[in-house]
Amino acid sequence: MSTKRAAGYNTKQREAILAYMASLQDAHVTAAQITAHFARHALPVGRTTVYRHLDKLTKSGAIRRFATGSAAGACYQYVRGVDACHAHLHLQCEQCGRMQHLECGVFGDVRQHVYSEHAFEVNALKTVLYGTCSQCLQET
Amino acid sequence: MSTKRAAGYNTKQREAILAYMASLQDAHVTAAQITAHFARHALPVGRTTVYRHLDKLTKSGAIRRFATGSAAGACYQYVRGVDACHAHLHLQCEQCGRMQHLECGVFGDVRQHVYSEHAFEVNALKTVLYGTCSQCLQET
DNA sequence: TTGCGTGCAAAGGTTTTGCATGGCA
DNA sequence: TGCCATGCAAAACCTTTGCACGCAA
Repeated sequence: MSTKRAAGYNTKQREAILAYMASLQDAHVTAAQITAHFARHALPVGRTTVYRHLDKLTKSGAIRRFATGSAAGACYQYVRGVDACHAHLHLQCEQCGRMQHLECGVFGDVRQHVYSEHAFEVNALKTVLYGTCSQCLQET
Repeated sequence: MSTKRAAGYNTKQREAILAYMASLQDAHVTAAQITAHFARHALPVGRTTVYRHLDKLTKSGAIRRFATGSAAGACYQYVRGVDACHAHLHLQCEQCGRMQHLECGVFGDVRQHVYSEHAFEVNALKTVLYGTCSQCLQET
């Protein structure tokens, strides 16, 4: 099942964006952060190109896209191997917008339960648990 | 634990927006569609007020917000039975788009675990598990 | 050479904010 | 009366598009 398709030309910009995303491991970044990163390092990668590659990479499955909600912009994350992020869920704080990984076996149980008892197969890649993170809980 | 808080003044605009959302049942609409609806019916409800109430209603749990990701804007959906939906999660099928309630005690355990072990308080009203429902699984 | 890739600028859209007025309690 | 709610306009924001030039194949 290859969603890889013809990737088009292999340009410096494409390599740079993919390499940067990969270097972030599991961190989530916005398009603006990516653009800022390249500007900071004096690399010739414009906004437009960032958006266009983000779109292509999302469609091909190389990265994942998270909608944040307000006018704050979307978050993107590199996908390590197919199974890497299949095994855990993601948490996003509604206050500060930061995302974190739920590196925990709990989801495996939940997934199994929902599948066997409720006949529903959860897609961990797209599912995000919303709530309030520890920092924002304290500031209340 | 009531997220209901002081609802502020009870104005015509507030009533109109809530009534309209309720009349849509489970359908989801964008802020622009709501504004257009009131304009079409010559009701005095401005853009700004729509956004402000959408924000308040989302926070109080009366409606739910879905982020789309692109520059298309967010979608909002009325929540029937505010208190009832605090106790369980929602599942949405990526294939057919239908939503169902996860009437099950499992979520209580998950919520407790995430809170005590990961210091993150999950908001059940906003969280949706994406995946594939039983019907669509069979059709594959 | 061909055609996609790039980037600047400008447009398009949604969402937020400032400020004066109006209305609920 | 006090304070919140409203709405217009304008700002701020992310994202997309038009167009000319550059570069991979």
